[in-house]
Amino acid sequence: MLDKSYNAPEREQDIASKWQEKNLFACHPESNKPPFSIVIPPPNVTGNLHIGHALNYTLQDVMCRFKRMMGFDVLWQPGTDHAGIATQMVVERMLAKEGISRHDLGREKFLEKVWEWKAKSGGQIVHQLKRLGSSCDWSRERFTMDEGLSRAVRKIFVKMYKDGLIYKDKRLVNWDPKLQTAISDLEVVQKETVGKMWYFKYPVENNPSEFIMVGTTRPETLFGDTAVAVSADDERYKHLIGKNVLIPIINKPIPVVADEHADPTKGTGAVKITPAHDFNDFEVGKRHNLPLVNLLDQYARLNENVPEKYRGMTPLEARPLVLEEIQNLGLYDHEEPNPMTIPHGDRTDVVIEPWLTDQWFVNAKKLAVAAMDAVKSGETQFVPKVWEKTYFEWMNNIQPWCISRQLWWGHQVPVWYGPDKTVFCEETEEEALAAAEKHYGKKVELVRDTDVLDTWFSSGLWAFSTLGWPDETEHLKKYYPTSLLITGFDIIFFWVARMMMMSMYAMKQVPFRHIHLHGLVRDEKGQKMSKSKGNGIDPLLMCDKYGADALRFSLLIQAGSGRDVLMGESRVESYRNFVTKIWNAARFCEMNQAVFGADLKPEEVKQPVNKWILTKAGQTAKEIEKALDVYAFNDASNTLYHFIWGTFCDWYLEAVKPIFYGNDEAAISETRKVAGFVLEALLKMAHPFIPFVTEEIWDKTTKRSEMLAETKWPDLKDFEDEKASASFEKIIEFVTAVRSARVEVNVPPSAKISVFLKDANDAQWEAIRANEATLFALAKLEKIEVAPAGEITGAITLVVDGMTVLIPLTGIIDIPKEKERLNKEIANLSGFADRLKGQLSNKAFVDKAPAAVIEDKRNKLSETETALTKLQETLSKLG
RNA sequence: GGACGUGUAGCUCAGGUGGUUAGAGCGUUACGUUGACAUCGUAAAGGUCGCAAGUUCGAGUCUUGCCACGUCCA
Repeated sequence: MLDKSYNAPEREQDIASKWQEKNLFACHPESNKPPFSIVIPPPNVTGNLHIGHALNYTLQDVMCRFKRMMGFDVLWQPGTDHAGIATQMVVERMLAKEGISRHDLGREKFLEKVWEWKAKSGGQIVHQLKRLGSSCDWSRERFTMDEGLSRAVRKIFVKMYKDGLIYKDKRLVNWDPKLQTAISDLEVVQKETVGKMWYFKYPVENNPSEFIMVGTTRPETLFGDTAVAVSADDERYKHLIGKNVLIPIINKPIPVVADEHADPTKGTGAVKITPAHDFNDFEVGKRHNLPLVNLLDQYARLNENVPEKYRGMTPLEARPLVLEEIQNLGLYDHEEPNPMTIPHGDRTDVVIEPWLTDQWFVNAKKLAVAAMDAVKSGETQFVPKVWEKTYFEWMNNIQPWCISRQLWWGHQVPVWYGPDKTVFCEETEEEALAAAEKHYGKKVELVRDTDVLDTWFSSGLWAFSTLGWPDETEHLKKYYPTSLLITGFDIIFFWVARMMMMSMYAMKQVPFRHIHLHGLVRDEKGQKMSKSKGNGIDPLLMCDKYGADALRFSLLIQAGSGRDVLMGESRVESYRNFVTKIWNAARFCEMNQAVFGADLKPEEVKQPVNKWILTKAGQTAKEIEKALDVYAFNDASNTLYHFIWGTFCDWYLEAVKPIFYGNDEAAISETRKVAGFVLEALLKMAHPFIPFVTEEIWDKTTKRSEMLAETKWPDLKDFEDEKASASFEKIIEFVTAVRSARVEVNVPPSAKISVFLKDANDAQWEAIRANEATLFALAKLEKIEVAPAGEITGAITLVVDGMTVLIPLTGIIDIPKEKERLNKEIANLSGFADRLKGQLSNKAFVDKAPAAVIEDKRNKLSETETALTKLQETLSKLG
């Protein structure tokens, strides 16, 4: 027997462990079921479950549970990623508390500490995922630093290097001076601020009376200038092109060059060129073969290439002093406020410096070709499709991908250098030594490159490295390419695009067939959640308070077509009520001895209400299937919600009460069977969305060998009876009309009333008699009879399905009020009728509109006119 | 500056291929409930579908322009 109430947070842990014990979510590569596979977007090993994860994993869980019920062999591949920078920062912070830096320990000892940390406190998120009910194949959990996945990284790196797709280059990179590592373009956040533009003069060499005025936002970089650029057809400067100007303070001569980068309409039309400290200037420098003067050290402090007094200062410290010196030289002109963007590290939030170093790059432009083709040909489809544009846009403008990081935690670049710096790129040290021996003709000592790879490099291989690649495993054969990837659009460049490139390169195949991108979770007001605003919602707290089912459903019902999801505690609370509603519905069924696990036959079903609910249930199942086919989680959830609350609880259970409380034994026994049968179908349909409460009810209602999670999705097509269903819909219409009228004329809710029908046909009478008990109970009636001949005084009149329904309320009815009600109704209907008449008398409409539309309008008109006549007749009798 | 998206009830959102008097949830209001459920029921009120033109017999739906907001990229 089900308890009086359901305590979700308390029960959910138990249910989850039962699934675990039965190992229900393991994949079965040996089975002949068709595969359905999803790899989880691996969360950071340092991470904690936030509401965005909760959305992402819930969507995946719905698909996995649904597909399992649809008869697929499902693999939901879980795991975490090693998050190079984040993890290193966590461990460094921990060590800092003991006053130790990683340099005190050295690389090897430091890495031991990281692994220790990982064993002790890493991967919390995996436990939190289970709390949500995620049905991953936990036995296959992977970590990007696992030996197998690391081998995949080395193999790809070597292959790409040998194919010329990975190369080392001295270029400007985004340098994070706090972490002292390069980062990729995508890890840089541009922040808008209003800075200043300073204008000062560069005197022309050998002609101190003439000068060029330039504007700059970074005056302190003038020590690194190697040219001043002007537009080729700028009359102001044309004669100076090819001549030299002198850098203020250091009086170093630099050439004036003509370059399109100088825009004659902006500022003075002349710009200083500092190729080692600005990405645009770097390009200008390349075009004119300018020298590169690096002014910064790895801490982003000014180095030996600036005058002594400035050395060791940060650019911001040096700036006012440089300006002052320029002013003293009489070369300073003026300043202007200047809106600009300043690059910051997404992890560290410090200002990022363009800095000239040796780094490893991937030639992304080449890889992008196949990655784009795969989407163009439809081998991989974005859902919703709009994201394709974003994907193509980025792919078309893709830059070399800087993959090296000056960190210790991560996959160390598989490159060794010989004594003369010859590069040996091999998967293992042994192979590198062998290659070196062959190269030099003798054994030599090699030094390994100290850099590690961008975490996204290994994440890019995730779709196949987790399946065992480079080995040809049975999992790889069965589950690759994966069926679906579900992720947020915010990592489309970081991850999705790179997985596409890596897979097309390594596997010559797409990593996934469909990619569904969902929105962001925001707060109730639609604002982005952030720590500083304090408007975040902790999913685990919600689970503890309202249950994971409630949290899941409140996310799902909003998860439509890439739309953002708004979250507030009150939403979770209201879907907790939904969960409770289901619980109570099940209790009601149980109390009325609903039969569970019965083998119901369509021919056993005689009662109209039972035929109706079975038809509805079947339609609901199909609608949910259709919605999930296109990842319309909101539509699927909405359909389910309305079926359960609106259809099953509000109408069906109320309609069968009089049957249960009556004495028609055949009807009672049939209804017990149907109620149990439909409840079970309902539990199955709801299970992918709210797995806990459904499993609990399933478990408590009967002892069965099968858990709900392993049952089949309901197929009710044999029970569908459109005609019987439509007939019962009329009964619902009847009830609604009477209820509405009762409230309008203030009949007390408990008062039972009689109803007389005029001009009901045989079929209508038959339906009414067959559902009399239901009508009596739901509309609070005591009898329904043929209207007696002659007048009925003091009755209100309704028109339902073409029948005139008279409710005599002598003494109760307020005549003026009833007249008002009738007039309102008549005004409504005649307005509608006029509209229809207008359309039908319009020749253009009748000539051009499709016949079906015209026919439909004619029918509507005739129905409306019938109702009008009846109401008017009543009105006139009221005097 | 470029690209994409959004604008429908107080709030959050549905409204394939144009065809009834535009829907739901929450909220609001009124009434109700000792036999599944106050974690409830019944009913009601509430919208000139951002603005303006156009196409069409017919526009929330298609086209163009404008306005407002959002996101990404520079």
